[in-house]
Amino acid sequence: MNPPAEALRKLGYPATRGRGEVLRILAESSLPLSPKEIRDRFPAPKPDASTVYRNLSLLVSLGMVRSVALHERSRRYEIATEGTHRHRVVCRGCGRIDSFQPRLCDLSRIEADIRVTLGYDVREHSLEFFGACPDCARTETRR
Amino acid sequence: MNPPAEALRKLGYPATRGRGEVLRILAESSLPLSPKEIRDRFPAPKPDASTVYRNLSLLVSLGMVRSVALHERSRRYEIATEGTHRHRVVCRGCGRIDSFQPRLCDLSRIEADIRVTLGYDVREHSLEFFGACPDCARTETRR
DNA sequence: CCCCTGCTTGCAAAATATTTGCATTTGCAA
DNA sequence: TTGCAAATGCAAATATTTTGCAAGCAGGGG
Repeated sequence: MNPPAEALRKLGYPATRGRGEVLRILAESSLPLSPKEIRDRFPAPKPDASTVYRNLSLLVSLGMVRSVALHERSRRYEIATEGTHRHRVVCRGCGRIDSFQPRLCDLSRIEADIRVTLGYDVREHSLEFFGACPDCARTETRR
Repeated sequence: MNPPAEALRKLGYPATRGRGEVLRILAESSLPLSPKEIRDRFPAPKPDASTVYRNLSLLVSLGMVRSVALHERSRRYEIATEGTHRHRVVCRGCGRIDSFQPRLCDLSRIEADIRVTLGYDVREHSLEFFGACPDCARTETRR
């Protein structure tokens, strides 16, 4: 059977339809999705919003899904495939979101610095860029 | 008179009490604050929440305040003093937030990369770190 | 210094986002 | 197939943010 279901059972959590669909939907999306968007992509019958929230929260705590904060009203979620580390570029004009795998994402020096000066054990970071996408940059009045 | 009031008037916006207090409160805080926390720090009479939201939204659009996304339920805001660029470290255990001025924040290569490959005009970025603060790291069971 | 005009505020209410309790259903291991 | 624990749907509670409208304040002109 499918890997995610196995992984869930191994961790002691039943592999339910809700869980499976959330993982599939996120895996198929190139963009992080909001809980609402995730629910919208469920094949009928759509689950209740609370089910989506409960599953997202479980999957995040199991490390199978990550939440992404893009300064919007609601949070977004993405699949946390092993070894994937993605960053986002958000267009302030039209809201378009692109994600990319950084070629060089060397924040280890900053992390080491934090460890030394503040004493934190840093385990994750999130890095997002904001600006104007090609279309919006063209449309804009020159500054 | 005080600089922020001047700046507001110059931009054509009356320097009201709400605006002044929001700026003062954010300037005096070493941490980004939520709208609720900002309202709580107003001297009596406290303004309505909607006033706080409206002022934050104006000040953000004028570039005098920045919003900070820390994967929480509500957004946080910080003063956007010229030349200040801060990053955050958030403790997953107790929620403690520290901010620091990065010694080396050279993301210009990544930004150049984005410009070339995706065509975006990148204007801002936000970078946050997550982990365990000294206290929580000590308390935690060894992994 | 006072008056006008427009922008801002308070208040109430709506819209949106997220969480929770409880009865019922489902997953899955024996 | 059966039973138990955990998940789901549903309804309602919370939390967050936005909006409409009438009344009040800021600040320029007289």
